[in-house]
Amino acid sequence: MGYALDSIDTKILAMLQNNSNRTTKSIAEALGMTTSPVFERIKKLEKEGYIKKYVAVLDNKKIGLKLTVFIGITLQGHTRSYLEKFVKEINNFPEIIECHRVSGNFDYLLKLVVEDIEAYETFIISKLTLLPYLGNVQSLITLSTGKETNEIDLSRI
Amino acid sequence: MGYALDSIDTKILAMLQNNSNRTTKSIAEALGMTTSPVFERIKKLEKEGYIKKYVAVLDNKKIGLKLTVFIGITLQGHTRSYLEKFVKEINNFPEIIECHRVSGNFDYLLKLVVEDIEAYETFIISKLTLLPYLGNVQSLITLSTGKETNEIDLSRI
DNA sequence: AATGAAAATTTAGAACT
DNA sequence: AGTTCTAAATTTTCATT
Repeated sequence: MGYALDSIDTKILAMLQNNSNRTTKSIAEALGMTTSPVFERIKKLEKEGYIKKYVAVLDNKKIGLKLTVFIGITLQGHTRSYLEKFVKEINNFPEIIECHRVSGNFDYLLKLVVEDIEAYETFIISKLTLLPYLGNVQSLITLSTGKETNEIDLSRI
Repeated sequence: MGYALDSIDTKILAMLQNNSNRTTKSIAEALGMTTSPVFERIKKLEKEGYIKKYVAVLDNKKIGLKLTVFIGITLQGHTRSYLEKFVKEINNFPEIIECHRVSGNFDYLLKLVVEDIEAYETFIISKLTLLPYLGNVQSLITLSTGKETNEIDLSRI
């Protein structure tokens, strides 16, 4: 990998993962360091790809996208070219925010975010079911969400 | 709601969702505005809760967490107090990054991120299966991920 | 609500230990 | 790797329109 994380790097990642607008100065103070080395470490973590990007997390419900649905899918064909095509098609649907190839009772697990149950129905009918080789499709409609984060507990690494 | 988004707000959200380190100045230029009103709009979007937080997105694999697993769970009891207790327990497990109550073939869908298949096995045996009233547990192990984002296509709102 | 300018703060980098 | 110091850039506030 060319670069191993030490405990300072890990602490910096933990802080930025929780609040990326925190200033380098504030992070440095929390670590008992000056800003320059902290700044350089952050740049290194970005350059090496430990930090992929910085994003604003929006409140989907406030924006009008009130429904999250997970969809388990099995395909009838499993040729490599078809799987690739399937993933490509799925990527073009703006409703889909995650697409995982999985082992278990499905081939793929999708996560999508839409306005409401009607928009979900429209997606299924006018987009998803038009894909060829589709086998079983099983939807899990989110009723409520107890936890939903991207933040990894770094104390365990 | 007290505050309706106009097209400028939506564009600002779209930009910050993609890169929250983009400067107010750069956003203002893209919109043909000066920094002040853009700055004030961003503060308003934060205050009103449209923007929940700003985070660094890490590369889980590089950090050593190479496995993502989805777990569908049914419970044997469904009293309100038990459901609440279940969610509370689940929230204490650092491996779990998402916990959704769903309708369909499961009661809950969990998403967890762990080091490897061994850590997953350990989680199941020494944490998950110790919870009472657990019914069916079905794991979907991620083989590869075609798409995984938090970014919502705002052109449709 | 937006403009333009000033003040406060942060970033980014050079020189040095 | 870290510290200190400094210049440049950005953020933030505010008087004005």
